[in-house]
Amino acid sequence: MADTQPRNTGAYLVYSELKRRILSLELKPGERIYEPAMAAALQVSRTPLREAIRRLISESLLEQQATGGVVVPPLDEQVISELYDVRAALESLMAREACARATPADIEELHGILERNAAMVGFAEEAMKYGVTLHAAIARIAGNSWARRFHDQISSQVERYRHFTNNSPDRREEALADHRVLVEAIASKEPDKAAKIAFDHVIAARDETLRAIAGQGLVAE
Amino acid sequence: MADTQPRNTGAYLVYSELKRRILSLELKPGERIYEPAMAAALQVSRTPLREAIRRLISESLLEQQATGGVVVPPLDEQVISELYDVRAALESLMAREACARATPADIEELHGILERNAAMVGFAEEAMKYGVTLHAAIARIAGNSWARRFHDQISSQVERYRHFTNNSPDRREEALADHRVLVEAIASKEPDKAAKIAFDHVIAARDETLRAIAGQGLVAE
DNA sequence: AAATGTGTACTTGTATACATCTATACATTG
DNA sequence: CAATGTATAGATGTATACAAGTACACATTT
Repeated sequence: MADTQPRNTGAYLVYSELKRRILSLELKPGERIYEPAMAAALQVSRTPLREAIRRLISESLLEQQATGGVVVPPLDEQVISELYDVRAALESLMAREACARATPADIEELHGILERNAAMVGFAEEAMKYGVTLHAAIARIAGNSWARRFHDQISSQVERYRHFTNNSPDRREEALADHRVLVEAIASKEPDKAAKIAFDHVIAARDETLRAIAGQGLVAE
Repeated sequence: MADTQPRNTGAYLVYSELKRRILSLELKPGERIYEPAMAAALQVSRTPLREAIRRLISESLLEQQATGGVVVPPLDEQVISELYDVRAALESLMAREACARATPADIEELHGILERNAAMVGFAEEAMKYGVTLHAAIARIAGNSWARRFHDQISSQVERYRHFTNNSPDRREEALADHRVLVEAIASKEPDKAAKIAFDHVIAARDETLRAIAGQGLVAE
C-alpha cells in the first residue's frame, strides 16, 4: 500500500496473500503467526515472509507482542468507531479539495458514477461498489496523496469489520441521497458545504455500522 | 512508530538511527542508500538493516524505486502543502473529539500549558515546544489512536521541511492567540467551533511555511 | 499443595552464503 | 558516429545456518 509501484518480488506476493487472508478473516483475529509454519505453508523461506510480516505490522494488519510473537489484531468496537471518525475527517478534506480542483470533465464523471449508483441502488453489492468508485473518484480529483494513502489504510482496516455489517436498502437510499448532494456541492464549488456533507455522511455510516455490530457482537478473541 | 512497544532489537536501533539521519537531513533528499555500505557503516549485517529500511519505506521516510534501489525522498513544495492539509483535517477532528471527552482536569492541564506557552512566546524554540505539547495534550484527550498515529507520521514528514522555515515573533503571537481561543472552545464544549479553529490554525501555519520556503527555495535534488 | 527453580523444545533475531537482477562501460555493427 | 549488444562489477532478493531468547513442563523445595 505504501509502494507506489508494487514490484514482482516474493515478499510482495506473500504480503498480498497474508493481507488477503487477514482481511477475509481467514486468519482469525487473535490468532498467532508462527514463522516456520507459515513459511512452509507458503513455500518460501522465512526471509521474505518476515519482510511481509513487518510491513503488515507497520500497517497494523498484524500486531507485534511485547514478548516477540506476532498476532492478528483482535476486533474492537472502540477501534471501528475511531476508524470511521478519521475516515470522516479525510473524506471531508478530500471533498473540500475536490471543489477547488474539479474540472468540468471531472464533474461529468462524478455525475456518471452517480447515475450508475442510482441504477444499482436495489443491489447491495453493486451499490456498494459504485459508492466506493465515487469516493475513489473524489479522492483522485482532490489530488492529495497523503489523504488518499491514509484513507486506503483506513479502508483496509474497516474491511475486517465489514463481515459483520448488513447494509439495508433504506441505508443505501440514504447514502445515495448523500452522494447526490455531495456531488452537487462539489459541482457548484462550495467547499464548506461539501466538507460538511462528506463528514456527516461518514458519521452516519459509522453509527449504522455500530448498530449492526452491537446487534450481532464481534467474534470472541 | 507503528509499534506501540518498541522492542530492544538491533533492527529497531537501526530504524531509529536512520530515521534520525533522514529527519535531520544528514541523509540528503535524493540520496541513494546502498545496503552493503550502510550495513558496514552501522556495523550490523544486512538483515536487520533491511528490516529497518522496509519499515522506513512503509512510512515514506524512504522510497523504493521501481528498479529496486532505495532513496531518501526528495523535498517537494506540493507535498508539504498536502501534509499540512491532512494535518489540518486530523487536528480539527481531534479538537472536535476533545470537546466530547475533556474532563475538568484535562481543561486545567490545557490552561497550564497555555500559560507556559504564553510565557515563552519570546523564545522560538520554547514557544514551539509548548505548541507541540498543547497539540499532544489535545490528541491524548481526544483519545483517537488512529488520528494520533497518522498525525505522528505527518509530523515526521514535516520535520524534514522545518529546516527551511523561520517562525517569526509575529507568527508566534498569532499562534498563541489561536491556541487561546481553541482551548476556550474545548473548555466550553463547542465542537464545531473548536474544529474550525484548529483547521484554520493549521492552514495558516501551512501558508506561512509555504511563504518561507518560496522565499528560500528547497535543496536541489 | 503452592511456589520456585530448571531444563528442554521451540521461536524469534541475526549473520552469512548464494542466486538473481541491474547498470555501466566497452565493443560491435549499421 | 549513433545505436545496439554484451560482459562484468556490483547491487538487491532469498535461503540457510547459527545465536539468543521465551515458554512450558516437570521436578524440587518449603
